[in-house]
Amino acid sequence: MKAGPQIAGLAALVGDPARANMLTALLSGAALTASELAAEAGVGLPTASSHLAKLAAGGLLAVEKQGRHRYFRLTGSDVAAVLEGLMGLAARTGQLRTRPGPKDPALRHARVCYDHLAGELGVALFDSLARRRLLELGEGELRLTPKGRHFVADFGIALAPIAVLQRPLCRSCLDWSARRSHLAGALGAALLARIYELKWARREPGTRIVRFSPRGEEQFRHLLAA
Amino acid sequence: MKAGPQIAGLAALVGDPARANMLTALLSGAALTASELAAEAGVGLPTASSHLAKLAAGGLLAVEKQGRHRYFRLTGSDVAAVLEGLMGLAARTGQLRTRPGPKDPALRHARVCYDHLAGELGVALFDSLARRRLLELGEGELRLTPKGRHFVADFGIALAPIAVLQRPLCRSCLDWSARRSHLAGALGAALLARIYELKWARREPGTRIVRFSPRGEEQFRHLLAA
DNA sequence: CTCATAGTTCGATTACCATCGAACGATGAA
DNA sequence: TTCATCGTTCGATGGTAATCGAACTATGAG
Repeated sequence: MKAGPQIAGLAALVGDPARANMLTALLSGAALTASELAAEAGVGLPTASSHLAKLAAGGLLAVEKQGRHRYFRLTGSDVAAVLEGLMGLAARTGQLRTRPGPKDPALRHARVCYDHLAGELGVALFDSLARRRLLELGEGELRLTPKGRHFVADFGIALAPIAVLQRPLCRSCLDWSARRSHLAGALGAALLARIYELKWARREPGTRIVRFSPRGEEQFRHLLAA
Repeated sequence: MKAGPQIAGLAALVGDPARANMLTALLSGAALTASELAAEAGVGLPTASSHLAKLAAGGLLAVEKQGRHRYFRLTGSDVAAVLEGLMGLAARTGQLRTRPGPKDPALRHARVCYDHLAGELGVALFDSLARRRLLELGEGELRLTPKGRHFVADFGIALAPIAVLQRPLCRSCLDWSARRSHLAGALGAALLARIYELKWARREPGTRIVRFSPRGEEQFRHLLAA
């Protein structure tokens, strides 16, 4: 037995406020520099450097150096999934010094979850795909149906390039705010990218908020209703 | 922003080896006493008591006093899901001082995940239900199809009593060992209970292992193949 | 080369917390 | 009531780790 120590090490990494702040900042999917993360966490640069080294050693962060900058990002969407899971727990168990700030409704409405869309609109997207049988359960994992493939192609996404990636195409991710599933995986990422490309929405700088334009949201909802 | 501190508090609770051992012990779904948990964690009683108080205050554990015993259990399957998620991360990021012990294959084969079946057989169950369209995606959540309802009834489970419970009937839970989904939720719990009832399998005392009898596993696989 | 920015390393400080022994309630058994 | 068991509370101890200032390295700009 004794699986305890293994998960304890990881959990302890997340268990420091400064590191937790860094990780949640990286939930935006962007790669950030050590200085940015230090500011985000509210600690000095030496402290941040130490924390980042530990997170990288623990396998939660990957580093990429570009010139004199070092960019950090989460090593995978599974890290993001665990973090969102913890947020869900925090919401339920009432660690709620949450006290809904002004940005909170926007976060609930549409936000980025590592690299895909979450929040009400993310859940709505998932629901729509499931309702119209564009997505189905096959062999225990989510799969696009032939109809789903057409839908994706019509939306302007070429499946071939992303299907060869190692990561699973479709994956569900439990939503922190809505407690429902939304679409993750390579397809989830591609859909969000396309939404940006169509200028239906853009990222609110420095936050996880995805801000849809009125017209963009209308078109998005139309896409789901079809 | 600053969702960090909230999840940091929770993660820090899991981040202590002694507490992590207690939590993983409770993943078996059983309610354990303070003394048992102290032994499981390898600490003295006073230490355990302090840890348990913190876990309860953090909303991860619920207490039930019976006579001079105090039984602790996880407050919900979402706690179990986060713990399994952490195990999955630990497996991937290679915190593997795992060094597969003798009990490990049995754990991978069939184990209990809070109150439902996980491991290879758990994944196989989920796959079979999905392949035969007994389970489908509806409105973004897993749902039993009419055919699925028949299947469950034929297996000897009355849906009416469990359908009225607050918890969702079907839920998927990402498997730590197989990295695939297995069936959680009230239905997952009912299925496992029925498996015990039919004496196809029994719990290995003091572990999370679900030990199928040769005959029980045969019948189980027959059920999946049908 | 010189300067500025980005980041790390080192050392010292500090604060927190896990741990245990001992004493103290609380429940049940004889 | 008396005793044993289960558990908590208290106080003291020790170790760990977060933090920062200062010094050091590395990259890029002029």
